[in-house]
Amino acid sequence: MIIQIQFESETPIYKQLRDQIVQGIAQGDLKPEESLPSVRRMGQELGINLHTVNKAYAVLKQQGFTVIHKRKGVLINSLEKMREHLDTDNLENELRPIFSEMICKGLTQKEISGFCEKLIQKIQGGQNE
Amino acid sequence: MIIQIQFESETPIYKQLRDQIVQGIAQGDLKPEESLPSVRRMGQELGINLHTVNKAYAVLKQQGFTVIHKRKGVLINSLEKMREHLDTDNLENELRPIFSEMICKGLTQKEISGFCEKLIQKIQGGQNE
Amino acid sequence: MIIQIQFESETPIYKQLRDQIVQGIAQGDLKPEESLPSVRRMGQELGINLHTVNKAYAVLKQQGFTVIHKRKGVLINSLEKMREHLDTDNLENELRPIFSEMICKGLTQKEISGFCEKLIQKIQGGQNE
Amino acid sequence: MIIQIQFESETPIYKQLRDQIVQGIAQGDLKPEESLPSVRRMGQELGINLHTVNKAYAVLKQQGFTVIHKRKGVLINSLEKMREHLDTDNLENELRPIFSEMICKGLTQKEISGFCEKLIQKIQGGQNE
DNA sequence: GTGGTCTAGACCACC
DNA sequence: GTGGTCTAGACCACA
Repeated sequence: MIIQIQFESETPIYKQLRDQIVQGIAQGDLKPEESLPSVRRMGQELGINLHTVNKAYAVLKQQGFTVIHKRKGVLINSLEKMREHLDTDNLENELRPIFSEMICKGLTQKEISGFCEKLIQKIQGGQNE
Repeated sequence: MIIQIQFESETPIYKQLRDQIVQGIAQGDLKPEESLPSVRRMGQELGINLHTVNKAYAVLKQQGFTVIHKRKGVLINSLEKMREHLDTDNLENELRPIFSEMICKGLTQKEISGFCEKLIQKIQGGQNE
Repeated sequence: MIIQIQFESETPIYKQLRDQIVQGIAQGDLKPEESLPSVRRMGQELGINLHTVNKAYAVLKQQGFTVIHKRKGVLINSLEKMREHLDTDNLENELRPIFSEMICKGLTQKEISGFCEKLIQKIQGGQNE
Repeated sequence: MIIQIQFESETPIYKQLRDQIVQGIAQGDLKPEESLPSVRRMGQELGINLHTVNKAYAVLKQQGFTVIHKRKGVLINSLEKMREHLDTDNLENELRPIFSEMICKGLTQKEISGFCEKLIQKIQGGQNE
């Protein structure tokens, strides 16, 4: 699985890393029980500071995507465990301003739904293997 | 139209303000040609600095939601003008990590679609009057 | 000669008014010895404050485009008088940032020259009568 | 590259700074990928507040002249990216009143063209190194 | 150390 | 009274 950091993006690097790992899980590139590279290696490979990797990993853990295993390092969590961390209120708060913007810009409910469905399929279809 | 700032929130105040105004437009609470309170009054009402309001207004203007009218102050833009600022690439980039998270947490495409549609209706249905 | 004020423009109203009168002279719509409407009438016709018209007129006078005639009001100056107010240093300072921007954005000297010539002809060709 | 702020000038400081940086790019003093001093250093060197520098930098970014690189700070953008921000309508609106003034003051099309060409060469010829 | 955010207080141009 | 500009000083997120 390839991770690409855009240093010129507005979104902080740790967030980019976190997002791409989450997307990797959604796509099935990263499966439960699989392990993530150590903060050191990951930092080296991406050319970023290991503190930044650390922060991304901390967020992932805190949001239930990973667990720390003493010997194996950072592991992708089981799907059940992830499910337990579902927080619809938070998701709603994140989606609301985006949908509001789409409505303002003249998209109808149908168009938005279509847009979303296509995007979801693009994510799920991005599965390797 | 009521605006609520959460001072403990992680999201910057100017962003909260911007988001709620955009939502207000989406809901129809704020209609094209209507005017926003002056930076000073808005700041006073919300208990925040006028510069912070200024920044929110600047973002709204730059994103095409408002225009500065020399005599009438800050006005909600026409729907056509807003439409010209539609940037689907950007919206896709904002939605992707959220949908990825939803997929990880076990929601099916159908559930996500349903979730989104309900949310959109909630926004549009929040119209006063 | 028709003057159009854009209340939503960034440029101040008095500057818009001044610019359009200067352009009117350049186009030949306004000829030496002709008189401008009184500040009152001009303000009324354009729907702007008479102080704003006053400011535009003051600038025009100060830059040599007009003279105040006791009985006839504000008159367009003679071409010779205008010529005396030619200030190439100032013009250069106004043009420099614009040309710099054009160069940055990849326009060649030839393209810029062509662009300018076309614009000048457009101004001179806009003559009525 | 030397930047000179005129504190008595009518044009805002942040605009002066922005203009001179754009001119620096046009002259080739500042090349793509090169970095600008931090807002703090630049402010200190020019004897102005860092927020003022910030505003200049924000404008430059918004107009496509620079990008914020997470590790390297503020960088001059690539020429291609700048080109994408070319807005001829706007440039025309900025040039029109200046050319109108030149015409009024008796300059012929040929003289104006010559004036512009000399100025452009002066800008491009101002290259150091 | 960097840019981003927030506050505060002041002056000015414009209307 | 409006927004725009400038200064000053503080805190924080990010790297």
